[in-house]
Amino acid sequence: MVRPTMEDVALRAGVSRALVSLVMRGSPKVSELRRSAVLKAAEELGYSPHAMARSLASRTSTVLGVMVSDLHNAFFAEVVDGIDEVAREQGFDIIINTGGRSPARERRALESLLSFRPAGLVLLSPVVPATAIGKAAEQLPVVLVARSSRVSTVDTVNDDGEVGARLAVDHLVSLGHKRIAHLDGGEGTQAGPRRRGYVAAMEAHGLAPQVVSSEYTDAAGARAIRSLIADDALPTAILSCNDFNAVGAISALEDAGLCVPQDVSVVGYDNTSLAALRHVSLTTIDQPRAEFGRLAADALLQRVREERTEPVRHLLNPSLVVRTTTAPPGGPR
Amino acid sequence: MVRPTMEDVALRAGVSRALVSLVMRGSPKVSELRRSAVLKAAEELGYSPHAMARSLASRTSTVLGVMVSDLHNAFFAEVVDGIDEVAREQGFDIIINTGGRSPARERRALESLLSFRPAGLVLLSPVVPATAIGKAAEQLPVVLVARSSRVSTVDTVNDDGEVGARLAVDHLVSLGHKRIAHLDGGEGTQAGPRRRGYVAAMEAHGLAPQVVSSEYTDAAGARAIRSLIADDALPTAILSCNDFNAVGAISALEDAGLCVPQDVSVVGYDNTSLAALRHVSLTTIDQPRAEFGRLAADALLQRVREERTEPVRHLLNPSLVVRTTTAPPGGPR
DNA sequence: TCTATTGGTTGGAGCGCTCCAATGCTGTAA
DNA sequence: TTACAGCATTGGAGCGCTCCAACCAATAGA
Repeated sequence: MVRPTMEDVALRAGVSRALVSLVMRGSPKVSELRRSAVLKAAEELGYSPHAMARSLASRTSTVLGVMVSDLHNAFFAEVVDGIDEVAREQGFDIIINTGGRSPARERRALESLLSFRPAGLVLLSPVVPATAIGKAAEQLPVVLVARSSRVSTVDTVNDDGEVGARLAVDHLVSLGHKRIAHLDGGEGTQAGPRRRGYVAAMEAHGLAPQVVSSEYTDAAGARAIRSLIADDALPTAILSCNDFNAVGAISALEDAGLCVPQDVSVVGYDNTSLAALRHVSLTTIDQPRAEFGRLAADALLQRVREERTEPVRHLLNPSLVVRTTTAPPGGPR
Repeated sequence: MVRPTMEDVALRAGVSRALVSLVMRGSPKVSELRRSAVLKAAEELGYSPHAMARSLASRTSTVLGVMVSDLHNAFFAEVVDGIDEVAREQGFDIIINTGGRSPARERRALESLLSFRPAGLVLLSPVVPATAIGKAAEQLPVVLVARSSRVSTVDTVNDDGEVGARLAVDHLVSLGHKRIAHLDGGEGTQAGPRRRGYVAAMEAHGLAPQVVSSEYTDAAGARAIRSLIADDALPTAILSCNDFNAVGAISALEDAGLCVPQDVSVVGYDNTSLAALRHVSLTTIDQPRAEFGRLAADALLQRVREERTEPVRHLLNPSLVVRTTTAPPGGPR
């Protein structure tokens, strides 16, 4: 249970501790003879460098901290993939922590991450107050994903929800729909831009917006549909605030004896793995998630290397994924 | 960008560095006067202890490393919740890393985690070879979740897949089914026990097992159903190897004009969030995921505190969750 | 009065490493 | 031969912290 140290390797290889350090860092100024002796000794002892001692001594770190607000959401997993890819390319490791969507837990996760003195921090859709983010940003470079900020030391990567909503509306309009309702995400992240994009797109087409208050869950989507039916206000097409909501909406429509897409078309948002299931096959708006991660890592590493001090604000374009829940109104031709 | 050290706090509070250290660790042998002075100074400077320096000096760690084989799978998120809960209770933090189901990436993630010298390691369904796990276990306590091991220094936490499969078969038999097929998980984790449990339960009921080769995806589930239909070998009930497979199976059945559960009953496995969607409402087998995490953390912390040297092998009982994809054979009564 | 005892406080050593100035050792030019 | 590069190699200081023995009142006991 006790790991060998550099000293042990040096002793075994018959060289100094400093020489072992050079070999471990791949320095070119070591003779081939010593290098192989050191590597052999390290191998035999099962030695690997102590990252903490290293970063303590060098006052640098090759670790990026990633705070995932919700591990349950596969959205973040793909962003992490993107971060990981870029980080690894550039010789950095990542450590992840999660806040479980609770500000208190998230704050603690942040503290924990900071206590490792990583080179930088990526916060995925954090729910902590902006002041906490600002404080962290005083200590190290910080990038926010799926959350905006006006702090000049913080970079951000977001999708353009207005564009996404417009894509969906344009698609439905091109199919011939005129009555298109939006099941709104309420207080949820990014619900605002999506709603604004929907309203703007409707008005641009000369159509009357119909915003129905809802939430990011399948139960809420179903509830919204039931209330629309009860009010006799069901449109020919629905733009849900996200995929879960859309699936709930579809099931409520089917419960009411309506067919999707023949009677009502439904569009989701996020293109989660759920949407791709053949059983669901949801037309939806895709966000370039891995790209989010890559851009976030790139931005962070630029700051880490002090190549840039001006903030960047990435706003990525989502895209439309047409599956089988949308069709022209009035049944199949 | 430069964080204050203990020295800075000591200077500002007019005490020694050692005294600050005592305060930071909540030692009782500090006068109230000094304690408040130190805390005030720390607050003013925005000081928080450097976890790495601390663990280096104390040769202990309050960090548990968690390797998640696949961040995309919400199964692990719930296990992590359980780990996090117990760890936090006992004053430990967790850092997560992911291997993305690739042995090479996972190995690297393991290395990275080890380089922080955590107090212990939880591996969630790792795909690295057993030797790599054994090597890690020489350096620190290791607990395996959703993977078994015979190494005596490694604790394991698993669900009893045989019991789960039997629960499903018993449920279907009690509904009156006699022809029940199992869509097999092939090489997938835990596919073996599930298959064995299915076969044993069928034989216990005096029924003929029908194992159909498949995989843990919805496409595979659909394929398996189509081949059963093509062979005119469709049973009255299906036990899928997991929920994804079950959803694929359902959609293929519906495509073929069959109704679930009137014509064919379907049972999944895992009780993912997918199964709970009203649109899916899948009868399935639930694993106590958070309990996995809690037990894993408990076992690990026992080893960390050297309270135990004998391995523990937790085998948890899954439970049946009846939703709407199962019914007596031959349509509704 | 003097010595123990106790509780609070401190300086110094050291955790495993990096960094740097200094050292030794070639080989080459004068 | 001496001088001087040029290069590989080394010891020591120090990163921010913990731990420990030592220390210093202040009080208690004899």
